[in-house]
Amino acid sequence: MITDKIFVPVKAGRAGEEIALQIQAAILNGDIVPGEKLPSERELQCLFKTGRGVIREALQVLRQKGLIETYKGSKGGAYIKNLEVVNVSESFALFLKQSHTDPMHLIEFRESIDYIITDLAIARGTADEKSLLVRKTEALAKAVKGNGSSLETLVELDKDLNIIFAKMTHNSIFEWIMRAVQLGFSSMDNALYEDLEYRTYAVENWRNTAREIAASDPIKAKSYISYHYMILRKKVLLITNSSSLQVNDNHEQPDTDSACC
Amino acid sequence: MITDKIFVPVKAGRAGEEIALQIQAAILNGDIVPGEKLPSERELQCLFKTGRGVIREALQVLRQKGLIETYKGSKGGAYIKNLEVVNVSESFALFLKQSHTDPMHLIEFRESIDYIITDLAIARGTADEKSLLVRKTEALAKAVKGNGSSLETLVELDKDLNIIFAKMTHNSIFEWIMRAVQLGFSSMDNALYEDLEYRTYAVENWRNTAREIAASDPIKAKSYISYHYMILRKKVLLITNSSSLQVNDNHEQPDTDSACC
DNA sequence: CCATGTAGAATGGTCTTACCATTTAGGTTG
DNA sequence: CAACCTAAATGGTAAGACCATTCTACATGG
Repeated sequence: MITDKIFVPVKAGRAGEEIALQIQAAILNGDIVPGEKLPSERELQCLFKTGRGVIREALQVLRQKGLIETYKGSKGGAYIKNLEVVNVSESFALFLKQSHTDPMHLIEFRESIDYIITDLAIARGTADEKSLLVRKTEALAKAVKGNGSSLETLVELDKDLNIIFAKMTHNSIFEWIMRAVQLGFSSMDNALYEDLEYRTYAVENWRNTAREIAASDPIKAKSYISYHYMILRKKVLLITNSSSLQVNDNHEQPDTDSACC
Repeated sequence: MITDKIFVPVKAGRAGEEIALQIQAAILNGDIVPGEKLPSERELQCLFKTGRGVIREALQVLRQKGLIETYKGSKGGAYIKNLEVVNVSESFALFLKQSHTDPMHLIEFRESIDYIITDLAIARGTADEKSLLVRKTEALAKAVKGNGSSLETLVELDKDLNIIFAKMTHNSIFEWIMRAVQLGFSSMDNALYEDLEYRTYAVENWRNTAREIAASDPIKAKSYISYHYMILRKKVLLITNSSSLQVNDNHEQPDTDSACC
């Protein structure tokens, strides 16, 4: 549980963030371990000598960072979570969206990463992993040929394949970066897979790539990947998005400090 | 400003996050552009038909994501920000810290990225950029030889150098990834630079690398980088960290719904 | 006329109190 | 013993008040 001296009261103009930082530091420092429960909001309110609203803002920050999970009811509260790659990936995707990064830049990055992963996957991937990769590509190919699968299912299979691929490096950073890139790509992936010609070709190319990886032939594997990105670039050039924006104005003039409605 | 129909009331068990998502969508969608101001908390409270606390939690999330900045006083409020790479980098660093990623994995990743950047920097970097890189490395070398500079200054110069290097790819994703990796590395970089032997060697190696990049010789440049990471791995093996963790317990039993103190 | 100061409004930040919904634990009753 | 019910703990929401900060606009005095 929580020792007295871990947290100190605070009164700055940004108490919530300050408190969030203190708790975060306690988590990163190992003073609170995953699975453990934070004191209830009403207790934290006393520990930090502050109002409950401030505590809730702090917990909201931690929740958003993926550091804690909260449950309602008796025995509820904020539990320390094992940080998942998905959070930082989302952050990355958000950045890509808001900064209007050139899709071609993302493709270039993804291609570069794929080459690195290929080498590492061949060098470090176990026989089981390699055969799994091959089997998954064949499953995807079958799913594409038999038209029974939905588009979402196919895209999902493709993503899984990439994750498995990245996991073969036995370096979690590559797995994370792969998830992040895919999140940034997600809008495009759906559009691409709608094209029948593209998806039949793509899965075939995946099969070839997986086979060469299983055969530990980095040159041929990377050659297939190179071809894949050439096609990808062509297709992406055909997909253009446009967005709209509107602004306006309307105000009221309330008398009290309370809400205006 | 903000049109009426952008936001819809909400009443779920997680109203704050729902509201944050709505506003975030409006931002990413272009309905609200950077520099523009959100309605005041008391107005939002009416638009969403909810309490002010919920609104504040939502804004806290957006603030934490780096999407808005808030100011106090008249004409204060929440202003839409241009998302900076620093936010996603911090998210990445947080993940590295909390997941106890093997430093060797981070080094491996960084080395891979460096090779890619080298090729791109040589291919795309302008003559000006290349000469700037060389000059900066020489400035760093001078700063290391003349013992007048503090350790922090040297580390900072080294980081700047890496950012300049990444910028030469003319692909902002590499710049971002470089910042992220450096944040994850920061604790180690300081320790490494404390070693006189390491820093004299490191800056000399940087000079050589920069020179080869300026000379557009990727083979030699990557050879220097390879050597650098060999040394780096050796040094990092000598740096070991240990952390402590303590737990405890103490509770009170208040009677009312209010705070316990 | 201009500079200076002052009052007020707008706004974020905080605190308090209250109530609701959910969940668990424990007791009660058939 | 099982089913049910009640109470306590806890997060989620709401409303109202007050403070500190900041800007605007008006008044005041030179």
